[in-house]
Amino acid sequence: MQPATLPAVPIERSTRQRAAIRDAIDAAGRPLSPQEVLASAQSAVPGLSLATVYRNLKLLQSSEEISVVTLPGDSPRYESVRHGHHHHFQCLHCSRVFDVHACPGNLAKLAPEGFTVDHHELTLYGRCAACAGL
Amino acid sequence: MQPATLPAVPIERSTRQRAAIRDAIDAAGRPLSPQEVLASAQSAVPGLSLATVYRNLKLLQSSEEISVVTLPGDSPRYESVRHGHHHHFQCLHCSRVFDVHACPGNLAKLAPEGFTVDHHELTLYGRCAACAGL
DNA sequence: GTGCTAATGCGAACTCATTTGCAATAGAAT
DNA sequence: ATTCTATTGCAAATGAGTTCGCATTAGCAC
Repeated sequence: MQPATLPAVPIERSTRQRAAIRDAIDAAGRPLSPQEVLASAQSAVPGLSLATVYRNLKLLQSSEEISVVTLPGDSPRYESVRHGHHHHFQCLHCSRVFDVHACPGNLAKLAPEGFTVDHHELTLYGRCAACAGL
Repeated sequence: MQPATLPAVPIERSTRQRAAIRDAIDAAGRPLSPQEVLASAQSAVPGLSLATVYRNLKLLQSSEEISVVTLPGDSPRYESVRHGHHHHFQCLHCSRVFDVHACPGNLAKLAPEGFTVDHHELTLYGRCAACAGL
């Protein structure tokens, strides 16, 4: 489901905005929505606009620095590519998404006869540590 | 993630349209998008409109006959509630979604410390039997 | 059959995330 | 410093999915 057509275009210039967006995502440790990226990066670049966030999210994908995470029923989030294969946990209370660096593995056998499994996505739902008592 | 606010309103009348929509979903054996429901139910009720499909999808959810399935990056699909706990497989070629009546189970232990797991969603991606050779 | 009103079909309207046009700004090579 | 143009901010535009207004149709109780 990864777009195979993005032609790894090199980024031309380095700007304060782009640095702030990249830093926000690198520092997060969890996938951020465009809005979350905006909010986070605006502490470094107050005038930052959402359009610029979107433009850079696209560029950073092209240069393979970040990847898209789509959870069921939610709009895309973005995270640093260097996280490798992992899954996600969404808090039912605060809606934030966290990385889960564990995997049940060996899921190919769950598919029906004649089906071949290429990859999988797993999302856990519950309470994050911060929202456990709320 | 189920909307807790839908007030299980009873359905007042039975109409050809509603029957066709219900039948389409019951017969499918896999989650259908509103468009797929429309297409399928239109063979029974040619004049059926998409607005009516949406209205009935909402009603049938309220009366707990169908449930929503949201796969990552896709708009909602609908299936009969009587399927019980299961997961889904989406074909990378035809994009159709199939039920997977198997579950790795015991996923609570995958979550980080201090997190509690309420439920989970698993989606497998690959080739369905029909698209295996294409 | 009559009456009441839920349900329908149609098209317009809405929502929300994302994209784009454009003039102004600012990297970076000279 | 100058020049070239990638990048930005803003606001308007887009697009897909879904909802709504309203006149008409059709269940169903009587």
